[in-house]
Amino acid sequence: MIISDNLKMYVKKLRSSNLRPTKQRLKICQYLFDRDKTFHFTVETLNKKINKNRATKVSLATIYNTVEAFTNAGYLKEILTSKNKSYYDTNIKSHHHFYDEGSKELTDIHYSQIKLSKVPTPPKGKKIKNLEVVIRIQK
Amino acid sequence: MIISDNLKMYVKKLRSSNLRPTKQRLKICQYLFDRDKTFHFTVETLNKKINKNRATKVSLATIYNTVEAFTNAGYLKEILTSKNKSYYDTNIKSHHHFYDEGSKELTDIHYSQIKLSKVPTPPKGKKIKNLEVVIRIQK
DNA sequence: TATCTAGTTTATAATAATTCTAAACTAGAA
DNA sequence: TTCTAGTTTAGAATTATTATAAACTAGATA
Repeated sequence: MIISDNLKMYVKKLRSSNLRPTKQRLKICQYLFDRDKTFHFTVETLNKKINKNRATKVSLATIYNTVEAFTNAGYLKEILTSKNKSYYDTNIKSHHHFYDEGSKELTDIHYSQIKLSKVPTPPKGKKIKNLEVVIRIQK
Repeated sequence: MIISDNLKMYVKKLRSSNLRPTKQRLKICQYLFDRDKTFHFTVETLNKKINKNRATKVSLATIYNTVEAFTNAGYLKEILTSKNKSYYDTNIKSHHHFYDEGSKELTDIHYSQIKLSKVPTPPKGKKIKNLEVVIRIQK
């Protein structure tokens, strides 16, 4: 496997989260992070892309494990939906989403596009970890 | 079965949505709407409550069907979470939620507690149907 | 470089939530 | 009272995810 600059970066990233840089994880990194635009996906769609050309195969279990590890490490963000499937986003910056009820597609909304002038205080002893807005749209 | 005023109301509600007022649907109505506070639930929790005392039994399939029908009719609102389970809310008014990552509990936030001073324009040809804020909290 | 071990991957089984199916039942119109 | 479309039901099927345990491997250490 050719170790590109990106791959070196991924190795660093993984090590800093105590994840061994295995060839499977690096391959998944390429599919997730070697992109211009941010990427919304489910384990199912990611699995299809990675294993379409059956050069090197990554098992479904590994994809589940890795996506979970990346989410815990903060490299991926889980998206809120009402569907019984987990959606992830490579854009981990604070941002929001349009959810199109017709096409069932998610689109990013840059955080600067939404401004809140009033936010409630959290219950006693709790801190706000994150705030997400989902705007459902339709025709 | 004693037809209370509430039940008469439910019959009206159901008819206006072209749902026959069967005894199962009316029973589910009582569990959902005969309350002071709004109620967050999953099909699992609702099923347990309804079938705890095995006086009259309602099948799981009917609970699924009815919850879906009520959601389509606008009597229930599906809640966005990142868990692979459907959550519903009897509060169909526009409002928001705290999601406690520790206890995994949802709490309502009254719509007046959050104010947005800037909202993006939806993509061409699309209208905003609904806007929801989820604030994730933790210790 | 060879050895060792904890971490990782894998195929497969298990589980959990939901949807499907088709037979039996029922509301309510005629 | 009869009839029919809508409804309910138990159980099977499907789908997403998690668990299992055996085989493999990264990389530390001798």
